[in-house]
Amino acid sequence: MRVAPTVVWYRQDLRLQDHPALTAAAGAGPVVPVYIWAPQDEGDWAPGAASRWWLHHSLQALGQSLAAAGAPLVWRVGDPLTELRQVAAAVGATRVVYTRRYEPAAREQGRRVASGLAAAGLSVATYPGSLLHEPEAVANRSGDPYTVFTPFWRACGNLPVPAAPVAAPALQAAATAVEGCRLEELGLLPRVAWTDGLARTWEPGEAGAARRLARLATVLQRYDAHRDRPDLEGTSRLSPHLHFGEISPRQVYHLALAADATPDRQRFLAELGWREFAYHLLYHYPHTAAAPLRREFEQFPWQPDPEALQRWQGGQTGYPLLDAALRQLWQTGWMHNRLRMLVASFLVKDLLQPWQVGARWFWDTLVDADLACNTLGWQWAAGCGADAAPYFRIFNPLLQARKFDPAGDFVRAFLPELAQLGPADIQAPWQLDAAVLAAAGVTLGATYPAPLVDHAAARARALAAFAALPR
DNA sequence: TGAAATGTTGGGGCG
DNA sequence: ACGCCCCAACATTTC
Repeated sequence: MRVAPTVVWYRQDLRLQDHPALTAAAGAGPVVPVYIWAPQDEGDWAPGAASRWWLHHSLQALGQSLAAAGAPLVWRVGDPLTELRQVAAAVGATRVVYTRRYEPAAREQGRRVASGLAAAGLSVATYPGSLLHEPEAVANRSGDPYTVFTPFWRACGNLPVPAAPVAAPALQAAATAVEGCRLEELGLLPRVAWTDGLARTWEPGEAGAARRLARLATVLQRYDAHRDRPDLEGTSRLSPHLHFGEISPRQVYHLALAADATPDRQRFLAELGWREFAYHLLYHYPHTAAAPLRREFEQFPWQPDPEALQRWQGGQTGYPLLDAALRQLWQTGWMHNRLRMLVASFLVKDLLQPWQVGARWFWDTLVDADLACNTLGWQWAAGCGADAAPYFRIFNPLLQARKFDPAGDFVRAFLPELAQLGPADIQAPWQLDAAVLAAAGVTLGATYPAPLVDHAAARARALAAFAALPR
């Protein structure tokens, strides 16, 4: 007797290796992998333009891998419950499996789909795979979620070590093929071709993720020294691959564990910990994607200023390191994490713009846009989140620039209009003599802007605004 | 995963 | 030789 196939509903787990749901399905018989484009289910957080570009190429890669493995991927657009029921009926499947997601809208989607499938007489099983630890698995002594990173990560260390990753399973196709659509019909690619910079920088898909992962041992050797240096390739750059599930955190974790037990390794593992912490927080405090965790910040006297926001978005603040960072984001869909902290601090504190508008800009422009990580990052920068930077921690863009881009190489790479300035000059063109500027072909206010705000004055203004908050 | 203001210390120039 | 001052370097506190 022929075994009925299992439908594998792909979501943010676009891989074959270390995929518990796929492995379980393949162990039981034929599999029918399905991806359904359903932005209407993402609440206010449908994937932004850069994420959609990535998703298109990642789905293309996944489709090729699954086809080569013998179980072609079916792409569809619509309501996941409707599509899954239809696919299951068409292939004679009685079972649907998928990897859990943890964002509020995704959990709601999962609940709705699972109960709808069950009501239709299908069996449903969900699997982990996108986190090292399930958000419910970590709680403090009184059973509450953690709101401070260090004890959270220590508690994770007391849990069983995440299991070693498993290889891609052998796949068997269903006897009956089922209709899908063409990838292009998902409409993920922009109409205007602006994605060249993304394509030059990234290789979406599981193979590209594996190539990045292969660099990890090298990165770890100098992680402590280079991780904060945007002018060096000091970080793993795995974030978009992790976001789309092209690799699992278990794979990264176990590969890092295979390296020497150094402070560098511990520091890198803690970065995985911050990702876990972000999911833990969004899971337990689902309102925080839109509203501050610390409610007193709802009264904060932001001063919305569309023009200032636009200059920040366009990388025209007049602070070279910030502008280089914002243009790196626009051109490559990614920004170094230290620079994310700096531009966020500047937008929220120097410019007094609400953190939500910065979070939204990142959401649209980052290829690694991840609701949990983005929310944590912005609330941290604004001082209104869990374990956040205290309100008085205001980065000085010039000091940070001298410290972390000492030769100005990063600025030079993204601000061609300042490229002729030397290491001592390039971070602060507003301080230079006219002759030095002229020699480098720079005209402040014309070829490059004067500072949008004076940092010292802006800092004082921010401190005053925060001090006036009722606490 | 800050920066600035303020305080302390100690070497060295100088009368 | 000694006290005085300056100030860099470092530490502490304050925002």
